Amino acid sequence: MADDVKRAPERAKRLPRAVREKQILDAAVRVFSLHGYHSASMDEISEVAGVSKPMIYSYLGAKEDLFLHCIRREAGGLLEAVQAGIKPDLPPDMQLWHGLRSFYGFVAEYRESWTVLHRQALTVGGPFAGEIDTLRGKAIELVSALVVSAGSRKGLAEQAEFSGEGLAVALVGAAESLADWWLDHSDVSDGVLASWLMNLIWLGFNDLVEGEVWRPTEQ
Amino acid sequence: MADDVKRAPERAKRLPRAVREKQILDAAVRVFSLHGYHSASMDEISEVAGVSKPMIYSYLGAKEDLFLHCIRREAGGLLEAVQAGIKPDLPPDMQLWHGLRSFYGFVAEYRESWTVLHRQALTVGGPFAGEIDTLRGKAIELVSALVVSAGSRKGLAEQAEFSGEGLAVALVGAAESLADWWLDHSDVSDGVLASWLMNLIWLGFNDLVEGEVWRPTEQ
DNA sequence: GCGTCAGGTTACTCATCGGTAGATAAACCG
DNA sequence: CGGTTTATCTACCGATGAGTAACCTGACGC
Repeated sequence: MADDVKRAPERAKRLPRAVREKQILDAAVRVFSLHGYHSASMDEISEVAGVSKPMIYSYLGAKEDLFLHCIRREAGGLLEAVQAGIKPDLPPDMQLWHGLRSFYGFVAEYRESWTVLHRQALTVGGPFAGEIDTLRGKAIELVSALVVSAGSRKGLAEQAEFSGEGLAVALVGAAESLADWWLDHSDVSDGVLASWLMNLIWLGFNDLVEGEVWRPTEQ
Repeated sequence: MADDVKRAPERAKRLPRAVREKQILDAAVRVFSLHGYHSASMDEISEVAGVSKPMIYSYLGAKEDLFLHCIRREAGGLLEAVQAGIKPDLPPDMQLWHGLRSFYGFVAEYRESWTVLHRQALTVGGPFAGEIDTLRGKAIELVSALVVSAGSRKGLAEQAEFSGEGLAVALVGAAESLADWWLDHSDVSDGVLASWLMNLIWLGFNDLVEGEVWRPTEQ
């Protein structure tokens, strides 16, 4: 080709380390969310990041380290978003409601982050499982505290039919699955999604089929 | 060593194809559940199966095919177990109750099957995702039918606060998460697990904290 | 007895991909 | 301006593991 002559060597402009690290992490999250941990190649990540491979190793370490960095960053973002949405002075149901809305807001805004956290990090055992367990543990803790406080205020103790942790696990799982389902049914709004869950969790089937409805109060 | 003399060459005894296939599938499920799809090596599977590698390729095809065979077999088993437990003449809550018990019964008995189906097959995209979607789709359909029939019998239409499919997704997700959590908290019995979920789903938080309890009727 | 076919194995090929050594060039400082 | 630091690249190595070719062997029919 004629215009190959004197083609610039395409060497990337020199940028401060912090900027490159962000670029690399962004690219990594995207590629990991697309192909999963194992199928994602360092070469592809470097290409997407617009940087050569050794830079990644120099800045963020080996593949495992890189993935860990991704998980930590995204988990931090998610947790922050949810906690920012919760208003501790409101009654339990409204707290849950706001938490759920923040959660689905995050998922909507950062699909790739959510995919990495939920679909990818679970499978690969080892160091990652621990990190994800920590995140989910914090979510469960949050919900559990809510449930237990609501329950014990009424004098309800743990028994065979009721376990704060068990219910929290179930609730978090339901929220996660619905988020996952949402990825393929994006025509539903985040508010509607949260509303379904609140109605299921708060009222239960037997009330729902009687036509009862839970709706957020103006707070 | 002295007793190495005249050591038999350890050639496997000749067995009919069907038997070997089962051995291989069993080994594959175990290894996949242990390390995940990518980290599982065909060599390890062949070793666990007590058979050499080419046999696997000859009987069950390449790695992908092998994994697909595993998923299909285990999914079939799970679905069969759950459907066998459901008694269509009972009221909706009791149907759900029996379905849940069967489900947790299966998970307890075939931990490895469950791990492969839930943790491994999800991550790896491609042909497997479809297979798993089908399974989960059937579960959701089952639950959805239950919910919708219960709802429409009362004249409850789909609306912003209520979606049969949405609730089914949430319920199935809650059940899955609880199953997963159970793997690390095996001191709880399957009945208790199912009971937690029934109480959450059927009564909802607001009734639970008032001290209400759902219990199976004698059927 | 003796072909022949299904069951079974050893030992290899070859692509992919994580990771690195060593060269190069831009900025910064005296 | 040199000299040094830091950002960046090209080009390679080595391990791992999927998949296969070619060979062995016991059982059964005729």
